[in-house]
Amino acid sequence: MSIKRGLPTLLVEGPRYGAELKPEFERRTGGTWPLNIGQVYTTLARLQRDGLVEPAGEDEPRRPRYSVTEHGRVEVAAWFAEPVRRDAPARDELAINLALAVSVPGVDMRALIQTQRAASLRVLQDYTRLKREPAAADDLAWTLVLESLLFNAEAEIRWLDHCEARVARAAEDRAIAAPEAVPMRAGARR
Amino acid sequence: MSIKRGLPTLLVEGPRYGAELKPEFERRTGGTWPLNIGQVYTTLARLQRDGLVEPAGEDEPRRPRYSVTEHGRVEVAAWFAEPVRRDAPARDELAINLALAVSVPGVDMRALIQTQRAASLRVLQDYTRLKREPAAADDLAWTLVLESLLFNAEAEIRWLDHCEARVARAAEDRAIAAPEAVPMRAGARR
DNA sequence: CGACACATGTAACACGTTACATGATTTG
DNA sequence: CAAATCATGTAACGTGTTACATGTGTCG
Repeated sequence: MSIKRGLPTLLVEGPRYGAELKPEFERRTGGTWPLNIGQVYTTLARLQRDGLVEPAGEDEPRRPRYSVTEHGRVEVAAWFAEPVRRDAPARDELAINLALAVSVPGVDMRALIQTQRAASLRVLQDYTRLKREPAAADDLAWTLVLESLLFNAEAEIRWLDHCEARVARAAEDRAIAAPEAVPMRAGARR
Repeated sequence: MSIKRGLPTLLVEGPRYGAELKPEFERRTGGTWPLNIGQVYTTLARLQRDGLVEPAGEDEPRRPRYSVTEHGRVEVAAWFAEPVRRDAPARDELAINLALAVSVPGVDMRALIQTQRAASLRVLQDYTRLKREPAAADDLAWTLVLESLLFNAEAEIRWLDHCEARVARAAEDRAIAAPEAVPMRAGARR
């Protein structure tokens, strides 16, 4: 959806060639999400099929320049007016990874969480470093995107810390509930 | 990747039919991410092709039961040993939506952010309510998944609040830098 | 038996990536 | 001119969804 609506959004400011849309989209989002040039053309073809964009009048031969249609403007306006992803959240591979790991015997949860935490911390530090660079201060859009990534990375690390505490406590509870797992004097119950 | 590795992970505990894997996967993740049954079969076919799973010995006619291969066990172990998504973050439609909106004339950023905030707040409240239900306390995996969703929703709302402040400040800065936009006495510069 | 439900599987499509093909333009 | 580059487009594949088809068992 990001690209399906992002490309018409860029065309609202005027007709563009496919090759112009890729760097423009990336610039507006701070280069965080590199855009596949092949996907630009296939998406434009689908958008034209669906009536959101259309080839603009003859300008250069063999280079179709696209402009947004009235229907496209309506769709872009709707994209800004309606909240995104109200419904089911996207599958989070990290959460699924941890959730399945806790019930598989032989997985060292502490090591798993620490490995993930180190990776997430590196990502967070990368973003923090990026934010210090002067280029970030200029562009409001890029600032917002970068801070979204920062907030998400911070939440992920807090969650991992939370998981570690939870898992440790669950292990203690299991040790208490199943005392046969710890050394005991002979004659103890069970 | 979640399903491509999640299904072999479930098979580590023993052979299963395709129809058993869907509810099992959903139960382990608290029903947060409903799994398409069609995808279970296509994924199992690909996993068999790639040597991660194989049909277990003849049990019931016309119902292939799958078990994980040695290669599959290695892949599952690697999934738990290596951190997920170290590289580029997934495209965040909400962040892209806002980033593009700030540079399109005529978009009411304040209304946009408030609409999104209300939707995110509803999601957060849904998760908070779910957490109070007794079913959540039992299952450690489900608890971790739910808290992941909670942490992410909270981060999203904090980010939206942050965006609102940023956008408001940027609007003020623009008003100061371009005073012709506000009523001025005749004869003022430009 | 007929209706229904269920498990399995496939087809069609959307969306995303990588790689390659084609034609035009630039450049040595 | 020949080579390199660029813009455009397509093909193949992975992953995900929806819908349909097929066979099997159950139940009234």
